Amino acid sequence: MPRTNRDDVTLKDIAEAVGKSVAAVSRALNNYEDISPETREHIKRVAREMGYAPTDTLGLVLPTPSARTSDPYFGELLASITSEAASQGFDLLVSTCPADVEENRAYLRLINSRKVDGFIVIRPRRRDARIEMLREKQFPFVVVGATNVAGQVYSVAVDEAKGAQQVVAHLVAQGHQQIALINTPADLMLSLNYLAGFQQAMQHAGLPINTDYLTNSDFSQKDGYRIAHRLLNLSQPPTAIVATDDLIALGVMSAVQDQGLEVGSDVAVAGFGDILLAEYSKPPLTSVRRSAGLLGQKACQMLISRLRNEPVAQQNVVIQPSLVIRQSTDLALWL
Amino acid sequence: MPRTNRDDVTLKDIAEAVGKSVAAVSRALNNYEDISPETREHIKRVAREMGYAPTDTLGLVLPTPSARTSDPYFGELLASITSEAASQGFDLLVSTCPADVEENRAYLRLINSRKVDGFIVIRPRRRDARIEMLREKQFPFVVVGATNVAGQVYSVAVDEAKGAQQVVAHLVAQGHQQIALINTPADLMLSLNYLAGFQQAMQHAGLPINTDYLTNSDFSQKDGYRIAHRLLNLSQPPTAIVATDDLIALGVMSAVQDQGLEVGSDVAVAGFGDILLAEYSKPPLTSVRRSAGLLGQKACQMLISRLRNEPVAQQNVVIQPSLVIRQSTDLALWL
DNA sequence: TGGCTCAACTTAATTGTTTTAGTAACAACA
DNA sequence: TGTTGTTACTAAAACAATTAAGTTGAGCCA
Repeated sequence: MPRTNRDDVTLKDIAEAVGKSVAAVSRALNNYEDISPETREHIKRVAREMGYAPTDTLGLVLPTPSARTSDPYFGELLASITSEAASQGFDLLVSTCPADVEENRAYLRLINSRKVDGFIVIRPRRRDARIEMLREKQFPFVVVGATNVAGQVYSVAVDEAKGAQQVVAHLVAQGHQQIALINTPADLMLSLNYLAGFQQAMQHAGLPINTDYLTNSDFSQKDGYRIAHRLLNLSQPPTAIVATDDLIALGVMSAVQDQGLEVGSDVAVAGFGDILLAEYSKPPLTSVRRSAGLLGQKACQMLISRLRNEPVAQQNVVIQPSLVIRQSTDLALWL
Repeated sequence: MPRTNRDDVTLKDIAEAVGKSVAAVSRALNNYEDISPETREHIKRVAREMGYAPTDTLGLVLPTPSARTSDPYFGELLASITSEAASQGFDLLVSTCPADVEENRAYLRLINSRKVDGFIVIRPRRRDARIEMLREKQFPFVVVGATNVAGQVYSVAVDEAKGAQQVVAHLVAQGHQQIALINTPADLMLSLNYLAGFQQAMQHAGLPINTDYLTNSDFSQKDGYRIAHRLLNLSQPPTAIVATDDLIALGVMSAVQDQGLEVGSDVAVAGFGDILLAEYSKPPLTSVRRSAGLLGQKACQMLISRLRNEPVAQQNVVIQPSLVIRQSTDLALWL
């Protein structure tokens, strides 16, 4: 027996069931153009019902080091994707690859070896080689995060710019005027979107943007700590520091405290993501709730629908973020 | 081209390379008995060198709901396994399945469909059907966690009993005599081992064990909260509560605080795992460091060695835990 | 009406893998 | 010495899937 995938359903069996030739079945399942759409769908449906080589593995390639599962965001994303996938009979194949020229090869390997039937692409970038390649190959995928090619891809994203606006508006309402931004790496769509929202909100509040206050960091407490130190040692340090990730914000809080300042009163700090730690940190961290679990679940559902050739109601789902205000920006909460 | 996995190395090529027939190669690679062990290993080695149908996917089935990736322990475990696997050219396939009769079917499905070449089995149980089945099938696997069939399986574990002893010894040194244990579900080896260490340490300290103080909880803050409430409302409440998981301990701390008591002075609380949150909680939580990352990495290395038929130095690796003392059990740390 | 095109297949060849049915070589035993 | 059995393979058949080449019938146009 060659490597048939399962309990002995062959193309021949399907061919007999649908009354077509083995070749037609093969070509239908491989999406050849010379099989009529109706026949193709019919064959696929019968094949699925008969349990033939089910398309049943989703792929996820974590771009390291920016994305690590030790990052709570990815933990949650993975958790929700895996459990949603499992509940629909799909498995999840996870790999990691540095975000460089090798990356597309990692995707191609999974495609060509047929280990994966569709991808969930995370943390989209400005000119995203992964997305370009998958689109060109017409390989099914769904992006988690806003892209600049919406309309051409399927995606589930939180409105990151809106989140930034909410944070800034809140800080302005608290009386802050010197607001610094520690953004995530500049090539990420997340960073671009957040920056756009930040700038818009600052402008809306009539505040100038000090370019010394615009920086980038990677997703770690360590780097947040380092950069916050720099910001606090400026001749005119900011009174509020906004970070595009909660881990960065935790580092910022440490830096503020290590300078002998108090978070919340001396310097306000806000993050993004609302990881569990945000609630437990000292002081609790104001953050934008992004519900990674919901993002993962929706993206997974969308991808599975696509793989089953079911209609997808909305090609670009946008989830509204909500600002969770805690003591790191609001002293009034200290009772 | 039938579904060959990769760049066109066929049985024929291997057969020519080793000077045997195609059939012999096929049979050797499928572990038939009628190929001499030397030939079989030789063929396998050559096949691997030629890049033939590489065994290259590890499997991990999360037993829900006890194990969720949203649990930081599993996030870290997954992170380390994925990255170690990727660095050695392996992928990781993740699925979830409730820990019941269906579970073995989930494993068998992955085996029979050849999606997975070896398993990492986590959170072993007292009579573990998964382990029994995989042993019987002689399918390669490595267990993360101590088993009661060591010597018969490969495993990487932290010495959980030792961890419990360290916690109890510390609490006793702090003057505690009424120590309660909120253990994880009773059928887990983790729970058995922790309980054994707990009892041993109590006995060693000459303390009686109040059976009212021995309870079980699942891995959640919620359940820890509920059970801690019950403990604190006993006619003679404990002065220290030990939990076998940090998430449980976080719930315990909330319960203590909600009763108007202070964690650390009125009631000491200790956890297990030393997740990142332990450091950030209010007060910081005393916990046993288990370094999930190291466990995952070692387990992954061991499994890959086995798949490559390399010798494995040690069949049952035991990592020593270390107690991290923080304010939740030690007031002296409040400066 | 005849010829052309094109969609939607089928037939048959090809390829990779597995399986069945051997068989050579050697040892053990009567 | 001849029979029997076992080990370690091979040759060839069977089988699954893909692919190339061909066929069929409907529609169209002069």
